[in-house]
Amino acid sequence: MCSCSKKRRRKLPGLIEIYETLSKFYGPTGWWPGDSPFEIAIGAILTQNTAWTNVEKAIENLKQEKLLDPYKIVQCDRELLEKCIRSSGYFRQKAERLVVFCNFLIEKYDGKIEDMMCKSVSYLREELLNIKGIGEETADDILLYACEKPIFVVDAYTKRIFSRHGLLDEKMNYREVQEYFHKHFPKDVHLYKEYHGLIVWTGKDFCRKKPKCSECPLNVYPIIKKDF
DNA sequence: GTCCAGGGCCTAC
DNA sequence: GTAGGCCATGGA
Repeated sequence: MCSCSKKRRRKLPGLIEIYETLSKFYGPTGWWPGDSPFEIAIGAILTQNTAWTNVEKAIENLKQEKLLDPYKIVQCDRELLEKCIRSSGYFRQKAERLVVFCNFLIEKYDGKIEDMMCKSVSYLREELLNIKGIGEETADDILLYACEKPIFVVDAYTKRIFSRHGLLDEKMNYREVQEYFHKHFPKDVHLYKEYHGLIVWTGKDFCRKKPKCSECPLNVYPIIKKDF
């Protein structure tokens, strides 16, 4: 037996312990930023594969043009919509996705996200996933942050951070990761919102090019992208 | 100039 | 079912 195997293995932190560590480090995140459920849903589509700072500008432009309304978005000139959201990247695709989502909202819920809230989470998830341009993460962003449904949002940072800390297998798919959180963490809308916010903040600070690893609250390992 | 960011769709195999 | 290409801007 080699000598290293005699060493006592360090106990891995669980989901609750990691949440508490991050929460203590950052305090309340208040995630997701947005003045209304509709703005949150629009942000969820615009932030697909894009840095949030680029999305903020796009949302501000939509506000300036008074387009933050489903009826206005489907009626407005497509070029104006694309111009507003240009900073968020993939602006042609995203303009189409915004229009498709708004049409869904108008046809099914009279343009009001608040009217979605009375439906079950499984029903809503199925509906959202049937909309072209809305995948699992975007659907769950909308369900958790706009519809206040207790469903955990899994993103690239979640997989990266938790697999690096030995809690998840990198090969796990979206639903498997989500089930893990549902099973091992209290099912609570506020806690789910905060946990995802904490993961986003941790990801931004410690998963990018110049991570401040020595300051990372999850100091079990530095979370450096190139390690993956 | 190069890399990367909180995805999702489509096609080929 | 899954790997790879594509969509695009802006900051580091």
